[in-house]
Amino acid sequence: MLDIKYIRENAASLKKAITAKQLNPKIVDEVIRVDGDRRKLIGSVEELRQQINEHAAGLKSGQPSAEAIAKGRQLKEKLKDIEPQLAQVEKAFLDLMYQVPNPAAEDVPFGRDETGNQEVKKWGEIPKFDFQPKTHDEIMEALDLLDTKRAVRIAGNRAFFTKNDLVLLEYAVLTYALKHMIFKGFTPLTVPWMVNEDAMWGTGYFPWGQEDHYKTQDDQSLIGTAEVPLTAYRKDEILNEKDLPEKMVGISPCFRREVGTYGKDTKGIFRLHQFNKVEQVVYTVADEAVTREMHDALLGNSEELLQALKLPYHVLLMCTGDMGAGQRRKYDIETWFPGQGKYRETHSDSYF
RNA sequence: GGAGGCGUCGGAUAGUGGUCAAUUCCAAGGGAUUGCUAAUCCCUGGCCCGUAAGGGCCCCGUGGGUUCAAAUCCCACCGCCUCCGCCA
Repeated sequence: MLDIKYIRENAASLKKAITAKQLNPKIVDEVIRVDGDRRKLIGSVEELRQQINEHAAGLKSGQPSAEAIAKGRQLKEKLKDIEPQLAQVEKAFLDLMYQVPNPAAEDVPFGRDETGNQEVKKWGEIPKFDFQPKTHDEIMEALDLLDTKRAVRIAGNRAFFTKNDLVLLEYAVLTYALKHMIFKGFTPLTVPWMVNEDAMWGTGYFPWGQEDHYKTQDDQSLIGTAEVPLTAYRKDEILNEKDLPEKMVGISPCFRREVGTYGKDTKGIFRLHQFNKVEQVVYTVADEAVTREMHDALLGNSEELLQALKLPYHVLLMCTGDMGAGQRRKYDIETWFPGQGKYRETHSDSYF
């Protein structure tokens, strides 16, 4: 969340940045207007409280007169009148504050949608076949490594069983990635797969991503990524600069409702309600140059894995219109899918 | 599920209605000072008004309540601990 002072002082440039992200810049004026109301009300409430405090302080010694008590009571009544107004305005203010996007970094290319993304790197040779290669899911089903038909019967769309060697292969790849990151000095963590709602807000997944998450009867959310518990890990703590950067690697299942993607990528165990993922998260100083260096380092870590596995990929720098509201800058890595004859997203790397 | 206890400034602690933003010790960061291996002293929560000086409000797990006045009394919730039961 941006500081309201920053918003007030940079309203014009912020609106421009929000427009570039293809979001509605009106939010800036709204938040500034409600902030004005809010501060006015804070003024009246604090003035009344001062009167109440001073009145009470004057009665410290001895038995106060009935008159003095009546006056104190009367002041309290007045306060009860305006305090709820302030509470209401504060709530409206906070709701709006959560909706103010972070501006993209200056070198992020402008674009309306995914067509504006820039390929910044290409690695590996795309394999050539003198036949039409099967898709990976066709191969897996044929070799009895994957069963989606029964999974769907049991668990609905986008469900799957892995079987036999594919079970071991998945764990091998996950372990490989995890060990790679531990080697690089990242602290490995397993994480809670359900988190309290405020972790979703605090990490910027809510309000925007509310539709995309599953909720429990106890108002917790199933995580869509280990990024949430890892980013919230130091919630309510004050960090020492000398302890930074703090590098963490998490491993967890990820749960995603995939609303609004009906019929999209239904084949090829690609867009799933549930999958396992290794996630890098780093806390570093609030310094753009330091953060960007780390951002590139994280990209490099992902690339090393793909290169070690000899998988051809390319790196996209996402344009303003195709990145999240909270993100400053974002890379996607897309890996070559021979059966589909195109690159598909397999990794994502951003800073906030 | 039942019974009980606890929650105070980064950590540990004192504080049972006004003298409390709050005691003491430790840690960390900043500053001052000193030639004897480090020591001593000072400062360090958030917000609102104000160019500033300064003024004010809030902050004792969270939210309500009682009272002229709440860290202190009452209620609810959250968290932690102990015992019993249940489950495995």
